[in-house]
Amino acid sequence: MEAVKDWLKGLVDVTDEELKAMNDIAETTLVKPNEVILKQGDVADKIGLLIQGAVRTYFTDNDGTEHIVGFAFDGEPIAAVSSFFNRVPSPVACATLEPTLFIWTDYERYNSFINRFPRYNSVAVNALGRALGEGRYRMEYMHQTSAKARYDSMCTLHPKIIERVPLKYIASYLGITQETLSRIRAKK
Amino acid sequence: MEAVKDWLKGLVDVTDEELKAMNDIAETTLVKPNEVILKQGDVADKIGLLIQGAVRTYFTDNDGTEHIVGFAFDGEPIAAVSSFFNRVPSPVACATLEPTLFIWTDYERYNSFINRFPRYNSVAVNALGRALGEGRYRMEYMHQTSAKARYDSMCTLHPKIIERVPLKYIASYLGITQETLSRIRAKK
DNA sequence: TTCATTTTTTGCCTTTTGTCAATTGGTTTT
DNA sequence: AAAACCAATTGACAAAAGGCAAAAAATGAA
Repeated sequence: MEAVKDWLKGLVDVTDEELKAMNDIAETTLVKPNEVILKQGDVADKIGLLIQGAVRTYFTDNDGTEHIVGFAFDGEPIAAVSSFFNRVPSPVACATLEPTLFIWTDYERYNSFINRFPRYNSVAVNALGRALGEGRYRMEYMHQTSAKARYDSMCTLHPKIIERVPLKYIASYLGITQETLSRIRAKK
Repeated sequence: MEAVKDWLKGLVDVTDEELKAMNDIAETTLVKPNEVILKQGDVADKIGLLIQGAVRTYFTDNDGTEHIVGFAFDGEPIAAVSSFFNRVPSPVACATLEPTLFIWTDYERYNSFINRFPRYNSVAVNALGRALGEGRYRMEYMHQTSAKARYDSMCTLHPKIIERVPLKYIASYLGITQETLSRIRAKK
């Protein structure tokens, strides 16, 4: 629950009553590495916070190739937001990279909470806004034409990725091959 | 106002009272082509709907190069959402491509409306979710490795772009040079 | 219409990245 | 310790995309 309080800090002042209500709807789960926690095409029914660990988000194209869309680490919110809030099939899948601890709730309980404390809607708006902002940054370095420039941007913007994610996923995330990434690294 | 009602269709049933309130806070403006309507680094104070016309969203990097992030056309919502909702400087700028008619309101009036009709918060959540979903699609074809594949995806997913946007902007949007795009086109 | 300006196309050559195959390095299992 | 496995690197060559300059086409203004 501490993780949740931390995450809400600055967004909203949480009352004791609200905290208790959150406690009532929340569950924690420890997931093994390399487990799929959301399948592509399913409607996401859970929303939560990654307390500790790492997750990759990806989709599989017509050729069966996986494309990494992003990563999430300790303390970050985790949800296929567009799927969860709009009840549509998720275009992406999520899987753990490490043993990962989540605190989460499901759509029904989330809504019961929101109905009881409607002001938390603005928290959702805020979180979504932030997620969108991050998407922009992603875009920003996908647009840096050379693979090297993209790699460098990633290193400065998201240093955690290099430390904790296997190279093959990073390469996919940057839209280049493993070999190219390896060669970029070699020149350092 | 018709455009607004259309856009809200399916998201929420608008009562007469709500419609009147929207009318009270909304303004329409016709903007000339190639006018900047939001500067990069400014906090977006307006949110609205593009009734007719076309807009490009872009950012300028350290080298002074402009990178197109997206386009918006008739009937689409227009806002630097993360900036508007979270009151932070916008990482992107917006400019018209054609003479463009907007219906819009500002942050203050938007909030007065939300306070009066809190259930519209969920409309915002929905719209943000949708925007995020669209970002995913963008991602999806940015990940298609070859420039040709990216161009083809764009043609199917957003045919409007080819019809109405000058080639140089499309090239930037796809992350390739104008020449490469021209050559891709030639092979048809 | 004609001239001027902007946008798009084309040619030539260079650089970057991809592909495929082989190798190295490290980890785990037996 | 050896075998098996996975991740990361390296080499050689092919393909894709970029850069620059010039030509052609389209657009707009006088």
